[in-house]
Amino acid sequence: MDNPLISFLLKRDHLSPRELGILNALVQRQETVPVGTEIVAQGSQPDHSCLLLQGFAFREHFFRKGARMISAVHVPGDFVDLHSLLLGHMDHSVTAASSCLISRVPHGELRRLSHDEPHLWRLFGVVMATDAAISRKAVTVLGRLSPQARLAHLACELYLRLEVVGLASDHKFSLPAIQVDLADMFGMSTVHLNRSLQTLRATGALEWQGQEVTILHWDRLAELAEFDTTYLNLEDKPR
Amino acid sequence: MDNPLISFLLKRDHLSPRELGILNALVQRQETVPVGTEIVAQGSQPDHSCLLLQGFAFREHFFRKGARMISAVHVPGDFVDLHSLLLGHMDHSVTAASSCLISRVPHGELRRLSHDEPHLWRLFGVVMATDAAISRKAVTVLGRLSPQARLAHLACELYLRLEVVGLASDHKFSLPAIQVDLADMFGMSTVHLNRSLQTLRATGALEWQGQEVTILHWDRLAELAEFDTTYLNLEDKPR
DNA sequence: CGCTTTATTGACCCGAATCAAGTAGAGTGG
DNA sequence: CCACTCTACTTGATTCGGGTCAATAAAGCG
Repeated sequence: MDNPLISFLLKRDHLSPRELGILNALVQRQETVPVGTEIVAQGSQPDHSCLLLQGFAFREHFFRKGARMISAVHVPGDFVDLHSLLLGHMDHSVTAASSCLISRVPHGELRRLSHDEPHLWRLFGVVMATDAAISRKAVTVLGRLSPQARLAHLACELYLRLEVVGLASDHKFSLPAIQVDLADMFGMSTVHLNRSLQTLRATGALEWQGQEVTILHWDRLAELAEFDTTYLNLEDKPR
Repeated sequence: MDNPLISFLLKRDHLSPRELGILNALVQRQETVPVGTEIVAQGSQPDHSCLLLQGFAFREHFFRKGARMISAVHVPGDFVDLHSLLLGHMDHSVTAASSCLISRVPHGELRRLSHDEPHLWRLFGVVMATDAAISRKAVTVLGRLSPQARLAHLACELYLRLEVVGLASDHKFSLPAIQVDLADMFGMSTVHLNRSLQTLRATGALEWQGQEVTILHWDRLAELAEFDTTYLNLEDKPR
């Protein structure tokens, strides 16, 4: 079994054999959860952080009137609530968007690591900081891009993030999100999302049928989304 | 001179005398910058992180067509680009919204700290994680709240964040943001922002004239904004 | 094959952008 | 001190994006 967190980190820095060993030890306790499972509950105070090994998950927030907002899409290799180690109660929930394989890492173990493994712990900081950078980007995308551009941006981002963990290649990847989910990622209605998706398809820059996304013209798509990879920190250098 | 970062951290955990000493040493190199200064430049690769001691700053992102998006408001005590230590190039800029007093902390010093001061470094993780939580919240606010509710949410959030560093009390605080800035925080037009602000004022929950914000009815305002303090992690406990 | 979920389309209306103009202060210089 | 100017705020008119409601098509699935 390979460990997508290692792929994530190797893309960004070097790992010593000892660090590799520790990282592999983190995924010993594996667990499979079905679609729709609330992996992390809003308001809870977890004693562990959850590493996503296979499948997709959504970071969700619910409003009083029942509206839902998806503030992040998690892919394999994401430590979906690493911040729960440092913070108190969860301000959001995480839900399995597909069947998922996860590993729950006790906070005690992580805290020990923060004492004994400065470099690895700094890399976990990179994990959190990258997650934060993605959130920041989501704010700007949400605020100032057209619906088509938002979709295009999501496609570009997911392609690169999935490529890192070997789940995207050849300009194709799959995303277990129905149109309601996509609408909730962008704070819009399903009807309008559907129409925006059609407009985007009409540009010919990508195909998007059900879960299968195929990028036909990366350059055009990136142009449309004003996509700039900087925020993903895909740079292998000492951290 | 007091150090607002210490106020920020003391609100969330205990600090040892040694840690207090280190934190005070961080703010020795002070610098005053005038309004409008680009404190941190998008695309740059800083060799230091910038701690805001006095004044306000905006995290900004510019688009091709010239549109601006403000993805965060920074208040005294914020380590505005602590993440630049871990990441590569800046994906956003930070601009002084008022005259600011800042301290630039060399990354070398921070890296040393990450080795020698596990607890303090973990607290710096709390700083980053709180910033990230605020970004996540911004996503949901932007996605699913009405303009009035967004403004109300901003008022609630800033009141609490400023209170921590002694800059808000008695239901009043001031914010050096003109309406164009507010519009750019929410991705809307100035005209519409102006009208939304008037609608909000008409509820009687707050007064907002120029830079002065007075919250008249916290409960009503929080209700309107569906405000929940969880994400600010205002809890004093071992981290 | 029926049933449920998902995707798509149409009609209608409201929210929000844009364009354009006008008002109010604050600062500046004669 | 007053005219001038600049910036911020406010208002009106118009247009268009996007939400809501409602119905229909398609696609899974038991």
